[in-house]
Amino acid sequence: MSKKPFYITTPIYYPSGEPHIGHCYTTVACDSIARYKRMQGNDVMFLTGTDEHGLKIEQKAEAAGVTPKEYVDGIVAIFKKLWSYMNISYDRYIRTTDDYHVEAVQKIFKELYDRGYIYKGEYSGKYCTPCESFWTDSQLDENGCCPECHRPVKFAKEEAYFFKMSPFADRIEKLLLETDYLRPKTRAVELVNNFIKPGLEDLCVSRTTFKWGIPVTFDDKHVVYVWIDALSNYITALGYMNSAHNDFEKYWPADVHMVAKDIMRFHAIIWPAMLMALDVPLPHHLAVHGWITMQGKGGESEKMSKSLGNVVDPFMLGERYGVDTIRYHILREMALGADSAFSNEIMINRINSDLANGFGNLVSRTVAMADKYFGGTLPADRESDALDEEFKAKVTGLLAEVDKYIDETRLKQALEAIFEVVSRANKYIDETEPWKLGKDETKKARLASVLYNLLEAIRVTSALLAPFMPTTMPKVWEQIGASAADVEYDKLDKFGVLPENVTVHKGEILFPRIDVDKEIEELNAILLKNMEAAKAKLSSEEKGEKTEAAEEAEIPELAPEITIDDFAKVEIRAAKVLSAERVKKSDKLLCLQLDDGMGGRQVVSGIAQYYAPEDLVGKTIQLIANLKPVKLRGVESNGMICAADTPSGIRVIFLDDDIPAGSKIR
RNA sequence: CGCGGCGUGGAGCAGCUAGGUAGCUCGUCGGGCUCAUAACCCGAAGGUCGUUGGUUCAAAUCCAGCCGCCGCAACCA
Repeated sequence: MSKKPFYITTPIYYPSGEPHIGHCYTTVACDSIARYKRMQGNDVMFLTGTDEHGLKIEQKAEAAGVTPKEYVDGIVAIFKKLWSYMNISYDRYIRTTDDYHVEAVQKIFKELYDRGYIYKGEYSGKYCTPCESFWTDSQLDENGCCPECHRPVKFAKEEAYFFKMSPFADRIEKLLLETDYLRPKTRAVELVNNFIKPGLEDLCVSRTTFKWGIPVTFDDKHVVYVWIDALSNYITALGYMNSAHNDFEKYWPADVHMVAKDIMRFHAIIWPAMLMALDVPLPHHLAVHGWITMQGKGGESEKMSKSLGNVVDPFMLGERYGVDTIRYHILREMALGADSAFSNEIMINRINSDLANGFGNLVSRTVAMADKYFGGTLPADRESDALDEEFKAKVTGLLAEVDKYIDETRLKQALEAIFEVVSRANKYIDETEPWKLGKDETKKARLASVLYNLLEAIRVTSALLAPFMPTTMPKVWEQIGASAADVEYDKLDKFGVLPENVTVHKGEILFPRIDVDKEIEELNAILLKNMEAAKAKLSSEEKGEKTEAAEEAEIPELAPEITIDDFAKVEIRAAKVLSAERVKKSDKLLCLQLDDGMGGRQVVSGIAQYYAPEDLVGKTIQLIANLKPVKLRGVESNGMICAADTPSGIRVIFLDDDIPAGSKIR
């Protein structure tokens, strides 16, 4: 019987910065599934890679004074080092800068064009010259202005290529609602309501605003934008429309695409649409998982972010606790769809209770007893007991259960099931009281049975844990005297595989118990240091000093030069805030009543997330006084107040309160 | 009235689709054991299942309203 192919992918990551534990999340999960599937005898293709084009990379490289390719080469090396460190067994690594991918994307683009799904279009009045950016209708502000610089946009003479999404709307809706493509399915309705029912907009799939991308072959002003470039990696890596590989027929369609929830939408809607347009079969499953959130001291969760300095460094954790331990923790906490909190305390408690106290100690005590009572080698005499049957059944039934969870990509449940058996084994020791048997010469046969049964339970559980913790489990097999053949997949639902006279070998402690208080103290010290460093970096950035790795604090490019006459068109006045209130049904808007020295006016400002109404009342601010009025969320706004964009949010510019309302500012 | 989800002992969660003893992990307390990594096993305490009302012999579970969180979308003159 030929091996069944199994194809699993991570997203291709964007190498605009170094990888962190969030990247490990998806990748470790895929790796465990890939290893499990290999153990089952499948012919597995596990793909990961990096998405290396785009404006941001271009800018980063320029800031660093290197070419984009040199820049990504550096980061990709770190990604690969991390994957090697985390024991990620990917079979193929795709870089969107690889020649074969570039070539294939160009062909795909052309193919879609030839099929009539990509057409050359124009924006009508939706191009912002200073920003050199196109905007779709929904991106434009209510004034029809550029959402970034808020200057008027022009009617388009600029061209761009678009991908027609609408022909596929019905099929995508069915895919999401009526199949089990999306896992978990809870968000299907949300996707359909938000994106499909309002009508799928055609997607802009080329850019002329940056050069670091794959050129459109038949129109070299354009480069292919991220959608087609990045998403198609899943098929180009198999040789679709290229000759670097030729296993597309074998592996496609993919069994599992695993992604984090922030890129679910692209994989749930755009990717299927592309495949439909190409007449390529759809992948079987899209498994969506949540984010790791950092749990603060008060228990509130905050997103990990480099500018906050609370990013968890996987290398550091690996050094302290071991790679397998980190892998275990990630998978054990991970649930499809939902976020999972990461805190040092949760992690250490989990390690202690499951790995050290549960599994590690089970191995340790079992091997120690075999050693102590039989000099390491079990005698062949046996005496069974009715008690054993239920225990054996529990062990031999585990495989089917874990298989099922793996197929459903529910790794957390798979691990739970395994540890249930570990617990059962610890209980079995109490029930059988081997230390008493050991003191009674007439009970040696019974003792041998008990220890053998325990070793068998360890054989099965450790073999099933091996895909999750690939480094540690071979050490377990060494300790319990299991050969490679003993832990093969087809022997995991059987009892009595180890030789009757098996010999154990006492070894190192597998998972050392961690001193919780001491570790937390040390980790918090590290965290604090990082946060202070991040803070210091941030404030230096605010002063305008560029630091090398200004992660989320890009200093925006300077707008084109203007004349004093241009500037004179803008009328800035001092104004006093008389009252402020939130605009209802809006997260970001505050409605301010101002004394502008000219009879007063109302201004709406998007600062509600950073200022409470009472923070502003009585303050003196700068008002752009001659802006054309607009309605925001149905509330009229006559002007704009000046504020600075900082990495930590928007900061209103306050004036000295003795400046009279209405004073002209220049 | 934009869309969707959630609210269960100290913490994190399951149970809800097909109403009928409220369960799991961690933590706390008490006990047992000693083979083992101060590990293991047993027991106990602790819950008006957000709130109000409805349907029903019976509701954590179904229905409606309300309150509070979260996500998506919108919004950032």
